[in-house]
Parts: sequence; structure tokens; C-alpha cells
Amino acid sequence: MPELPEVETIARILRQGAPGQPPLVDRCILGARLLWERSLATPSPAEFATRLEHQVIEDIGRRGKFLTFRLSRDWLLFHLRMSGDLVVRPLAATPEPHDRLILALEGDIALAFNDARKFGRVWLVDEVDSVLGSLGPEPLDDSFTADVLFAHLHATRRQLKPLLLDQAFIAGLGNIYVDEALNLARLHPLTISNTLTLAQAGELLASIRTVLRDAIRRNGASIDWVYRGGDFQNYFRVYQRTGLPCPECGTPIARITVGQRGTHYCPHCQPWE
DNA sequence: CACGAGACCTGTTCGC
DNA sequence: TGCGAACAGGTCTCGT
Repeated sequence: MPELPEVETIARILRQGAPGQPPLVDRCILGARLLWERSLATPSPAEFATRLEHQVIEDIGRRGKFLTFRLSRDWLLFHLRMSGDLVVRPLAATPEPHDRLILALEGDIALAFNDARKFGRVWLVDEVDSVLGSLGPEPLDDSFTADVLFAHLHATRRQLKPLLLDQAFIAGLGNIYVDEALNLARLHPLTISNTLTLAQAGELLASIRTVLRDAIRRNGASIDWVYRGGDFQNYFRVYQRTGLPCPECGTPIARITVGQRGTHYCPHCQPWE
């Protein structure tokens, strides 16, 4: 489900709270109920439960598409993959279908990890590098410059679409925002990375940031049955708009498959070569 | 090294 | 209406 803007939105809501929902920071974890064992990456279910108990949530953040909970002693990490979600409920509420983990928190509230497709994972670790160490740069980080992107693009020879989906190359982009950013940068998804000029690398980085910032401002995109209040889906330029007119030139948006992922682009604005 | 296919899963939508 | 196929915001592993 979520990419960087959606995960950022979830992290902010959990950290700060929302109307009718209290913030989680500074709350103690009283217990853990694991309903689907394979959702837990590490450690063992028994160690997970005992180690979590009595730790306080000191901060909640995001790295790439991971949600990061800094606890008194450990780090609790979530990756929501395709269908995962984190929701706050009254402690007394009955579990929902597809709940995989429920944490009981101080103040009679619960944090539920709900994940229909069971692809999502949870980690409890004492240092984050074992999980987050292979992630590439944060696209919104100031230290990630056009020069850096240009050098990385030229260190390999790969198609832009799968390269930008590679979390070791750049962290946080997924199928929606890669298609949107490539359209804004007027680059064909199959362009080979080391053929870009420095100017094109600069446009690509600027486009990635524009798309991500716009999406974050709109609280991310809500597709299908998952609704979190985000409305960026109403501003998609190409994603899931096959056959509809390009917002720039009116040419029908094309759809191809690249690396087994649906890929949407404008044949006129993003010509091949 | 770069790419494609298959695996992991369940739910919804599409086409006949 | 029913039923199977295709598809879905992700990532890992394996074979070529």
C-alpha cells in the first residue's frame, strides 16, 4: 500500500495524534498480542513480547518506507508492504479481521497492525542498521544533491523505472511516485540511467521532490478500501490513468509492464530516446 | 551485472 | 449471476 508520503502521514498521525486520536509518544507498552507469527521478522515471538513490555515509545519517525519507533531500549520497526496499516483503537475494542499484532498501551488504547495480504513485517532490534542499513538516500534530504544523483545514475546501466524502485538506490519511492516523477521530469521509464545529462538528473531530483512534497501536503494517496484522509489520488498525472489525456498535451496515457509492474507514461511528453 | 520469473498472500475488479 | 483471470501502493530469491 504505502509509499513515502503515506508512511510519513501515518508516522505523523501516530506521533502527534489526530482529531479523536491521542498521540502515542511517551506512552508505555504494556503488552503484545501476536496474531500471525510470520508478521514478526525478529526476534522470536516469546522474546518479542517480554522485551517490549514496559518500554516507552520515545519517538516515531520514518526512514524510506519503514516506520520507526524509538523505544526506551530498542527500536520497533514496521514495513507495511502492500496492505499493511497501523491504527489506534480503544483497548477494549474487538480485533478487526486481518489484525496481525496488537500492542496494549498505557491509557487504555491499543495500536493494531492490520495487514490483509500478510506481506508486512515487524522488527524489534537494539540497533537499526541491521534492517535499515542497505537503504539508499532519503530523497528529501538536503545532502542528496543533483551531483550525487548524477554520479549514482552513471555508476550503473539500468532502466530508470526499476532503478528508482530499488530501495538501495533511493529510499521511499514506489510504483505511484516513480511514474509520477518520471512524467514530471519528461523521462521515459525505460531510459538507461547512465545516458542522463547532469541537467536531466537535476530535473529528475526536482521532480521527485515536487511529487513527494505535494503528496505529503495532501496526506498521501488513498486507493481502494484503505482511506486515511489523503487525497493525492485526485492529482495523479499518469498513475492508473491509462487512456486518459495527459495533463500537459492531451495525448492518451500509455501503460506498459516493466519489471512486472504496471507503468504509466505519456508517449508524447516522455518519448523513447 | 541486469533482468525476468516466481514466491509470498488476500481481496477486488474485469471479461466472458 | 457466476466464475476464473487479471490486477493491486512491495520485496526477496533464483536462474539466465
